[in-house]
Amino acid sequence: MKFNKLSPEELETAASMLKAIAHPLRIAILNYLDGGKRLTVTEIHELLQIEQSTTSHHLGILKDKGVLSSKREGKNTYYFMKHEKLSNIVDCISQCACLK
Amino acid sequence: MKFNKLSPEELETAASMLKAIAHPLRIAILNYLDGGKRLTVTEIHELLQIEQSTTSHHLGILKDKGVLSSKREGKNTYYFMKHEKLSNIVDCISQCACLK
DNA sequence: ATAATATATTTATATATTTGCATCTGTTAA
DNA sequence: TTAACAGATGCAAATATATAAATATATTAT
Repeated sequence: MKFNKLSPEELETAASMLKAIAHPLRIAILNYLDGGKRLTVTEIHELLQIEQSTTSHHLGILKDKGVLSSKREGKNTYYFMKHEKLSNIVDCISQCACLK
Repeated sequence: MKFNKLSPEELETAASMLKAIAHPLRIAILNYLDGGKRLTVTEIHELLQIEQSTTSHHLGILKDKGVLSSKREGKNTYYFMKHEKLSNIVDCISQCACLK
């Protein structure tokens, strides 16, 4: 199945999902969440050594654009990939980036 | 092979390639160039019904970030995908966009 | 109820992107 | 050499994005 004829709306959706991913910190976040892993905001903020508010902001973007889902459990909120498929994009672009 | 530990430079490279792709018109362009197709600036500008300068600008971004290559032949300049692999990203994101 | 912890939101500033117009360069044909 | 065509580039205005500090909300423990 090919997707040569995306509607303008679908192009917008595709672009907005990709744009959500297309940021160094957000790619790093997705790398950590690869393989179905679940991490809290604090864990990610500590792993990446970035501000808590910045972390939350980036996670919010990824969730808003349909890349991540989240689930609150007590005081923590766990984030994880919404579609297994999307790891493809991260893997593919990571390979391309390494080849450079 | 996994890519969990991209260096900051590799993350930047990956992000900048993805950012290059992450635009509705540029995804539309990539859809037209899928499967190794080659198109001129004018052909793309007519297919998408956008300004010549806008077309050239977007093609320049895709080329600059390593997504497309170009080859001049007489008066025309043909653009085409630099890595077959990258169609994956477009296909994958297109599928995800359609699912919405 | 209050304090402590985890996360989200608001706000402001800085920076980057998009677009079209006008212009410039390179190539071919007359 | 000049005209016509194809493409690229410089510029400016509008819009979008990134970051961090401060603040707000939600949950749990005391």
